[in-house]
Amino acid sequence: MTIAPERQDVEFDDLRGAFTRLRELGLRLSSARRLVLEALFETDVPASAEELAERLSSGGVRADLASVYRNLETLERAGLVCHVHFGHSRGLYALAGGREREYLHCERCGRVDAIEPAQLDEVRLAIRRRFGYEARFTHFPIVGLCAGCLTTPAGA
Amino acid sequence: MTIAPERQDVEFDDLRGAFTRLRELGLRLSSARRLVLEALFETDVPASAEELAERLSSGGVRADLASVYRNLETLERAGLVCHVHFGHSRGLYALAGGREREYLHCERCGRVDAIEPAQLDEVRLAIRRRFGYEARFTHFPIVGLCAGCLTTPAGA
DNA sequence: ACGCTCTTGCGACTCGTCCGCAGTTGGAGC
DNA sequence: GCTCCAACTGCGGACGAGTCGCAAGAGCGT
Repeated sequence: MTIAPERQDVEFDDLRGAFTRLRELGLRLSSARRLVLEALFETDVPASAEELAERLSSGGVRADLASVYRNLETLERAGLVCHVHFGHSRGLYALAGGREREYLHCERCGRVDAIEPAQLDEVRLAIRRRFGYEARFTHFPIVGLCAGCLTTPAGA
Repeated sequence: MTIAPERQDVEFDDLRGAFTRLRELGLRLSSARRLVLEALFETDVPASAEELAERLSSGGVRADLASVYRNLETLERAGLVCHVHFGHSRGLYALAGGREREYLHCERCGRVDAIEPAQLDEVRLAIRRRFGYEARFTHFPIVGLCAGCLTTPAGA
């Protein structure tokens, strides 16, 4: 299976830039869409579709979960949003573009570290040289044991 | 969310070793269980629970999908089996122990490379030094673009 | 061969996500 | 500022992967 094959890389730094990008693609700025984007600009922590739907509802806009999913998919195709999977849990959504991060995930304690992509270039290079792959850890994080868990006895 | 926190590392090189391991844990060697293990020993390619169930059924053993899942979970806890996720598709199961592999996955063309863990030690070390994580790419592979896709124009 | 306990089949269920449809709305063009 | 149509929405229902509860079945130690 291939993933998000038509995702586009886009630069944008604020809400207005994102709106402009939508216009360029002939997409509309519905209030639900705008609120999803605003919600994502307001947080640093990736959010689930359900959380976003709730945030809209509590903001007075009726927000159907299916529509939120549709909007997130549209925004992702437009290169404004991306999603990440931590373990077996549901997908979480965050801004793309300059706000994009890559992730490390501890599969023992659940800790997540969000990394600026440049910080991972050394790792990326090592993978590239040896295997020819250009790795990205935005969609699926690097999984393993964090420093804390490595020094904690296994049974704890 | 944490994943498989109680998985155990075990060495075994053949069916008999696996059976012994089961006994040690007070688990029974039902025919379904044996056939799942045999099926996994026969292939190098990770298989889905459904494929395994079909393989059992076509071998004359009635195999309920729920039981196959239960067996795979049991075998995984016993350290004999592990599963891996490629993109958004269902989990695929393979042998653990000495047969365990780590994976690279191209999210454009779907290519999968199975790697002997030692081959990834350089990458693992780079991650360890910089971020303190001991990474494992058995459960979630390294995701990116393979060499072929890197040299192919994006629209293709 | 007995019997305890692990295991199985079955059916129903959860959870995350997506689809089809009919009604609504954004915004380009006048 | 009105019109109009495509883009969007809510709703209900579907979907696939995986899990659970229960009653019946089958390993295996004795």
